[in-house]
Amino acid sequence: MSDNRLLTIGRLAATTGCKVETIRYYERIGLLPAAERTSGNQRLYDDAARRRLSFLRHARELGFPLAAIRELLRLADHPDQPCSSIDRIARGHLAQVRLRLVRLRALETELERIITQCRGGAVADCRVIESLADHRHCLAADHHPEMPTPLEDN
Amino acid sequence: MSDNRLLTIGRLAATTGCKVETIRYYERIGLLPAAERTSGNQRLYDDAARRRLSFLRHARELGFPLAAIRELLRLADHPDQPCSSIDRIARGHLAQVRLRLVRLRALETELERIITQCRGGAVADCRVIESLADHRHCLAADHHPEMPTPLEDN
DNA sequence: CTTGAACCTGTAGTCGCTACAGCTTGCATC
DNA sequence: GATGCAAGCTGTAGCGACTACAGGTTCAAG
Repeated sequence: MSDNRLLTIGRLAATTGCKVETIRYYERIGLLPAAERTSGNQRLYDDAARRRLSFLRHARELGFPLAAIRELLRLADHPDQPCSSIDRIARGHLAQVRLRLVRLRALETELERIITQCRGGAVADCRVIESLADHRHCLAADHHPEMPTPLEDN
Repeated sequence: MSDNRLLTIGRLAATTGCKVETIRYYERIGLLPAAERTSGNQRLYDDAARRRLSFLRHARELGFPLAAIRELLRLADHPDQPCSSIDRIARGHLAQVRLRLVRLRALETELERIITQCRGGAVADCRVIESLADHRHCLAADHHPEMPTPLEDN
């Protein structure tokens, strides 16, 4: 693939590991510039577009929300600006990751506790059900809005 | 609050830490039975409803998806059934939690690496931006659909 | 030319909520 | 009884980040 070869959306998807539909989605929400089109109205992507999408996907992979990525891309387009904003975004995200880890570890521990108490038999004797029904075993000290604890959204 | 006192939705919300809107949502999707109503069409909840909602919230807090909770509640309503299904649901969930932990730890490490390389200055010299642009630093060995790595959905 | 894959747009759905708008009810106070 | 405000109601839309259609067009291989 030389520098002047343009990619169809399917080829770009294959190259970047990003779904066709997701590429269209990113174009629709403005994270990718509108692509050139063939006379048949099919999108064509140059290498700059491929690089931008790779950046985007990499940032997504690291869990950055799209709003943050939008900002990172904006900053990347302005190489003379100070990178303190980038640093702030990245550090903020790392802090979120760490909070998340704390919560998941607590969750793991609690699930392990519940499961090891399960001795089999009938539901009536089930420690999992009992624990879920037993309010004393809530992870939250009281009922905060940050409950519940989702894993991921896929 | 004695056993025969019925709660309005607001009081139930306060008692269980679950939002009014969420309680209505759970009723709508069938996780909670339709509540009794006053002559003025306001919902009233008995203690059984409070207990069921508490169970539900506790399970949500532990990150069980609603579909799994639906099944857990169904099983809880049948105390004579074997609890192997419950065990399977809980263990499956714990396995997901552990996978999630592995991924978040890797994510934390990668973010730390990127951030500690950031020396300040201009975007043009920014290691964060470079790392995001650099495809060699992807967490995924190749581009799997499980990329990206969201934290949570709130 | 035929065929089937890849492409297009537009819309709706996923998951689990959450936040309105516009209305009614309930209760305390005067 | 009148007033005022909080709490209640239904229905709808939105959030974030996709994802999956339906129904059509284009493209390339045979």
